[in-house]
Amino acid sequence: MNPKDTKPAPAPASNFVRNIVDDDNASGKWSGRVETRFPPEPNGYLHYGHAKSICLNFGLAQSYGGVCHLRFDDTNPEKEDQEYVDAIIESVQWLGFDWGPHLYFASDYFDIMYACAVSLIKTGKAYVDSLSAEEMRALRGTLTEPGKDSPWRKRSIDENLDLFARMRAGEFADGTHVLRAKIDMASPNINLRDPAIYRIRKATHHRTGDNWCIYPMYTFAHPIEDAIENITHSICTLEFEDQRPFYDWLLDALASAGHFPRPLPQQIEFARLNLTYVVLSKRKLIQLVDEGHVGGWDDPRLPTLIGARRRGFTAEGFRLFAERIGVTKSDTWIDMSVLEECMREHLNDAAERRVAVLDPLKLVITNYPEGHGELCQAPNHPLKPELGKRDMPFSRELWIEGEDFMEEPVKGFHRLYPGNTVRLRYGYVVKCTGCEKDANGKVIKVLAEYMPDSKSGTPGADNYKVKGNLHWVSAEHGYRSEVRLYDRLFAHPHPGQRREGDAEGVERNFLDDINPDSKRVITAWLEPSLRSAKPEERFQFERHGYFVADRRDTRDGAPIFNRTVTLKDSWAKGGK
RNA sequence: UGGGGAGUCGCCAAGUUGGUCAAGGCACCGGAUUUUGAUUCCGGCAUUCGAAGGUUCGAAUCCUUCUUCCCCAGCCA
Repeated sequence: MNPKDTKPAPAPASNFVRNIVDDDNASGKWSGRVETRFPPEPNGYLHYGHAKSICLNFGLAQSYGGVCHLRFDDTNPEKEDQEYVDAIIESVQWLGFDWGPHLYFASDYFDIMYACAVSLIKTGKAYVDSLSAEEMRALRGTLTEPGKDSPWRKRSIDENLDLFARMRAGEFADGTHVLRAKIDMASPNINLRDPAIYRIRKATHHRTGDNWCIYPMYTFAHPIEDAIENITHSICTLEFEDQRPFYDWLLDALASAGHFPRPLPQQIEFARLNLTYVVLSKRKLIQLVDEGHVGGWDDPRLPTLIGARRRGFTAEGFRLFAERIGVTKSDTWIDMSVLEECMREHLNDAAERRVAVLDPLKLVITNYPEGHGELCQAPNHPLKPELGKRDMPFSRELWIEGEDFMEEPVKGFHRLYPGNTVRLRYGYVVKCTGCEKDANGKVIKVLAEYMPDSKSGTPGADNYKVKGNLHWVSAEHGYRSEVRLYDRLFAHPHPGQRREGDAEGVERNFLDDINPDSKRVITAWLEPSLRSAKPEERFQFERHGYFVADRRDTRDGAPIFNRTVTLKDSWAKGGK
């Protein structure tokens, strides 16, 4: 990272996870070591919710001088794929995190896991059950009734050892046997009613091929992965809270059998991200892509990290967001505007300014000589003069924004209207003298006269006091180009959720709440210098918002811009 | 009706050895700067901590009861 971009890191906010780490450091539990991990399953693309987890895990390790592993939890061969591994690696890197040499795969631990399972059998803590999935479910009991022991629960250790070896050897068909932890079928915590820890799955794994036909369950695999990697704080989301007793039970059993040293890693649960105006469930995201409601997994409107990148969102913005929303155990809803504001905050600092007219209306400076032209100088960043200036050609005919002219102004409007004076940003002050309309009464041309002694940067320019300040592009010098105006994917904060006023019993579908205007493709007039924009280069189009040159569709000399987020606009919001 | 969690300002969120501590951020409302109605800056913004009792000189922080919301019955993660 460029040192110039490195801001002093803000003091990390206090949160319950940091408190745990602080306590551990104070007691010397880990001798000051902090080792976390981000453990995605490679069965899909990362989304905004993962960004929170990534920032938490990597950020925590970073701020305590520890390390964070990137570990693929690839224990289910039927759903996982190398394609996702690659995409996940790219996204985590894009977010700005580095795992150094600590890239791991659960599948690399299959031998150890198998040994752990055998060890459990030997100590009487696991057994092979030969019930069908349905039968097992029937004996599991319910939330309020205890379960019943499987008839196979009393098998001898030798028989279990033999059966498990034959499961591994491929002697049995999928689903005929399963290895279960032997805990307590009457436990009020259903996760402790002899959870399955190994199942037969004759599937080809994307990394281990056909080496295995039995695969460990997450419940069993995850604690072992943590222990193998010497993870100190194993951070996961709230829904695994009920799983923690098993996590501790397993590791304690294995540590007692000499597989792992103590202290054992500690599982800590935090609330996953809930964001308004999007959906983050894997199922719904898949549906949006599969049914063509968006253009693909990297559609800028999709809350995936690859989508965010194309949208022009920044890693810095995400990190700021993660810091801003905090880490707790209470599940809350963060408004999309918070994320958007974080992006604006970073972009305001990072993006150079340019000019684009999105809804062009012709402005003719009637007292400006025809065929004449000159250059105006526009700063690349108002707060960073060191970024220099660029030339913007000025001429008699310009494009201005349609909404910047009103023949009959509403109160408070201080842009262009007959008789009013405004400044053409970085150029001249002009006075509106009228307009021309087509047969339908639509304004097609605005007329104005300029003040020759008002040019920005020249001695007397500041003598003119105007309230309006409009952007413009020379009709002769600017160029037309496709620009995509993205907005929120959904028009309602909680897509698909029933709303006040809904009739009793009506069900809403989240697809019905898709914002029909979430993507608008327009042809805008851009200032000449924009032609050379490179893919992923970001700008603020003054008075409009932040835009990024699309990383996929931008060609040399012909960037296509995506709107990342608009600028705040107190006038459009109701003005004063 | 079983078990596990969570309820502090519109949205997040500090604070949990009880004592001027109800931080901070976002949003919002004023006002100042401003060649982006942007940014920046200044000021305002919870006698109250899900509710009701109780303990105490004193409680968001301790006790009791009640209440609302979330998660768990995959050989998914």
